[in-house]
Amino acid sequence: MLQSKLFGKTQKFSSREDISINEYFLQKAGFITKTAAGIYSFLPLGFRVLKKIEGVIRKEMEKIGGQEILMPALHPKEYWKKTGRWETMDDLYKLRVNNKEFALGPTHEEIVVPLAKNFIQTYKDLPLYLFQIQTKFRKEKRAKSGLLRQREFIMKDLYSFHENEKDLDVYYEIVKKSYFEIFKKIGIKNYTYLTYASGGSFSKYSHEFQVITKAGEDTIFICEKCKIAINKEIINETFACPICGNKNLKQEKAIEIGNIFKLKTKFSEPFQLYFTDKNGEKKLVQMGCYGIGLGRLMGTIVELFHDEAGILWPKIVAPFDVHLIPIGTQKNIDKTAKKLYDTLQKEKIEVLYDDRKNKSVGEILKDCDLIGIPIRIIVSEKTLKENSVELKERNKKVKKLIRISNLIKILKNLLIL
RNA sequence: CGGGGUGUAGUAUAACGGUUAUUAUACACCCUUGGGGUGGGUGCGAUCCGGGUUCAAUUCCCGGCACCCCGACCA
Repeated sequence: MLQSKLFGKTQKFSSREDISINEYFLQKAGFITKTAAGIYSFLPLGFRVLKKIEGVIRKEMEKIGGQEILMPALHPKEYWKKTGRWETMDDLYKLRVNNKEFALGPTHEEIVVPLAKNFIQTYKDLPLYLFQIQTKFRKEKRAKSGLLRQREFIMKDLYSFHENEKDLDVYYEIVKKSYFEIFKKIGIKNYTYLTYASGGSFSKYSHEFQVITKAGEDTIFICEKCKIAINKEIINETFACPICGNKNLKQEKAIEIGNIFKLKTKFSEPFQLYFTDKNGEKKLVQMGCYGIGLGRLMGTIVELFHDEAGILWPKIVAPFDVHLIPIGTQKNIDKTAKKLYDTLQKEKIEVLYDDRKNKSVGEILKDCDLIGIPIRIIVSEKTLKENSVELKERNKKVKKLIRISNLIKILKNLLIL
């Protein structure tokens, strides 16, 4: 990608308003723009990151048997009446068009259960795992903290259907593991705590995946020994670590980037989702649901990985692998850079080439730090004298001179994930 | 939804009640400069909406709307 053609620009000045870190950097660097409170557009840089995150999640979901589908965002009222949530869920966006009422989907149990009912008749149809990556709407009373609490956001939601609770329990653990695999790949596993939270009336606990950050809005209590946490909402009933009984818990602010929940028959019941078991008996299907908010995850990454100058993207979700920057006026600098640009692309290395003219060196380098692509490569008179380029990783101080002939090999090593 | 704050060019800002509405940056053109927002010139561009007070409102008052922060809420 040529930076001169890139839609969305970095901004030199940013609002003095006391906004969150993720919103500050993502807007300043040209990843997102705000349309209204809690409602954002993703520009090419931001959309690339979102797509990368989506890719990581999709791959893991497929690994645990998930089949991807796409359900509607517009939900006819009758589905929500059936579960009673038309009345009880107060962050439901409701609209009336030509005397027909709809909700904008904040979650999809009301859609996926009747959908599954069309095809589940026998135990042979089970288990079944359906997921989607799709836009959700929630009428948040107070949208805030950039991408951390949005009114419209993209979520991965997985729903599982089982013959019995035991099978649900087993799959629940599989998803739990899978989530940690996702967070490990993205590089935030060490910041993520499996957190015991309210399970509602039908399960002792649900589990949330909480990342410690000041911008977080949940309060959790951490057991350092077990590396788990307890959400404040249940701390009164559970005063100690549910695993080891430790009562010396550390209080932290955290943001929930995912959760997993045993629904059991909460939704199969109102929709009469039955199957016939081996003995010919009719039984309610057991269900689980499992969510990850992609935008929130993106915002959390920025909250975790930034410095004074800008963002430090983990390689796997960075908008590009390499930021290529020519410095100087000599003709062979541009020529070499252009050639490198072509070569890198041929090698399937994603590169943002800063071909902008009339930008001072300082400005170009500031932008580079701000955008936060993991690897910076500079071509200049200095480096060309050595038949080299300068390579610097965003999260490291050292600058290395690399012979152009070795560059691809070295890059490929650096980019192995 | 309660409390607090803020609304001026694309962005960031200035203006004890006195319109020619400041400055920087961005943008367009010209020159200059090229390893950390280079220097200079010319040009373009704004007071959230409605009411009130006043000779006069960006400024004061009321209402609305929007945004930010704190709290409550968050399957």
